[in-house]
Amino acid sequence: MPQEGSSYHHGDLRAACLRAARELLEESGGSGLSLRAVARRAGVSATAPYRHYADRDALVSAVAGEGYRELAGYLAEAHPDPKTLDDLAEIAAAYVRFAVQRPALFRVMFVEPCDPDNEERVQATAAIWEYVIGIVEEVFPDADPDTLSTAVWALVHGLAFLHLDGKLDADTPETVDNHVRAAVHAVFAADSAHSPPERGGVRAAP
Amino acid sequence: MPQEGSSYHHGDLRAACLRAARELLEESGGSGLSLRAVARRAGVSATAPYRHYADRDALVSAVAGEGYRELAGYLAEAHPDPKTLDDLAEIAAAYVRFAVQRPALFRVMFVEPCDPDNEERVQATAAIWEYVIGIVEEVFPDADPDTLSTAVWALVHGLAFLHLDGKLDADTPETVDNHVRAAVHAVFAADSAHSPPERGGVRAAP
DNA sequence: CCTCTAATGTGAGCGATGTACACATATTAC
DNA sequence: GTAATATGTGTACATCGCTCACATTAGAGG
Repeated sequence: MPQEGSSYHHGDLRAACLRAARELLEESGGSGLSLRAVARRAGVSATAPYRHYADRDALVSAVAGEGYRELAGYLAEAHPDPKTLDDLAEIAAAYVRFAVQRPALFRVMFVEPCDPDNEERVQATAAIWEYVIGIVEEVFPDADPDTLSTAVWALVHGLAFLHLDGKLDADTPETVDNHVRAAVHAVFAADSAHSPPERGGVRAAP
Repeated sequence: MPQEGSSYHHGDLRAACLRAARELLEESGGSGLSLRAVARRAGVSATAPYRHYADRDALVSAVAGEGYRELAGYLAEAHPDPKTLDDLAEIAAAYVRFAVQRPALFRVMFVEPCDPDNEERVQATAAIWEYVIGIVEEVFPDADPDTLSTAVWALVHGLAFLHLDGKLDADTPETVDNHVRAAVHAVFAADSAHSPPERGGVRAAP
């Protein structure tokens, strides 16, 4: 069922599938992303996408890959060279904003178990990891980078999911931003009642 | 297709479906949880479960509800009356352990968008929320409970997901526990380079 | 320019799923 | 004991992922 004055062959079905998948994701959520729907939207038979993607998972992973690259760009744009807690909070806000604005994409990126065989996924995760470590080393020069990076990523990631799941108010982007900034500052300013942190270093677990 | 010397009616199909769903979840992950598979395992026709659950989502929500109650019990068991940062870290470790030991269940509980119409889900979320606030008020008496509770829950929740997704080492339960404890302590001990936190209070975002 | 091969798209078809519907059977209330 | 109600069965349909045999085309080698 060709549509234009055009051809049996599509030209760039691979890219067209990706685009269609992204659109379906935004319109109908993750469950609406079926290979057949993608094919329909690309104006192509149901099985044509299999020439470019081994199976549904492969398409989804490709979409996730795009998402990772976009996320990286979005964060870098939020602050090119973070050095202070405020800068970190700004990037955290951007991370959560990204998730809230593209909920289905974000879920695709992070919700499914990360297939260790998928090179793109593994590499993307590693890139985020490096990025976070870099920031943490700048902002917390005296801390153990690995441990604190884990914690920082977890904090931000958790904030994203709680907002995503409607467990937290997310009326306006500004509200979200303010909540995230407040949460980040609250954690690093908190002083526990019975186990006061030592200043200037990481305290080991007992 | 009755199986025993028994009856057309099952007796307690509702509970049997729940049990079957839990088993399938552990055995085959979230994608293996189909209504038809549940029906098969319960030894009943494909459409019988519809007498007890409006649709697949309803069954899944019921499973999630069980999960919430179990999680609450598990955390309470980890520490009945948390008062210090160490206690908090212990509960955090329990939270992550719960997630890692029942990955599919945990995903069911938290991954899908929280349907605001589902009373059980909303109530369960609220309960967790209250629980976290209670702990935070004990451990950080000087902080703003709402903001810091958000942050603490996000931190722990994020740690759970990062471990779940294989983004962090999770060789043994002990390893996980130690990582979580270290992360919690690291956050609350961290001292930023350029924005030193004020002691004894929450610092507002600028 | 022509041909032949490899790349790409088509169509029918299989097994599985969620769910609606009409029907069968057992439990319970009177 | 009978009628109403709750519960389970069977059939059916649309959709889905995926396989396979076949059709069409683009592009390389002559």
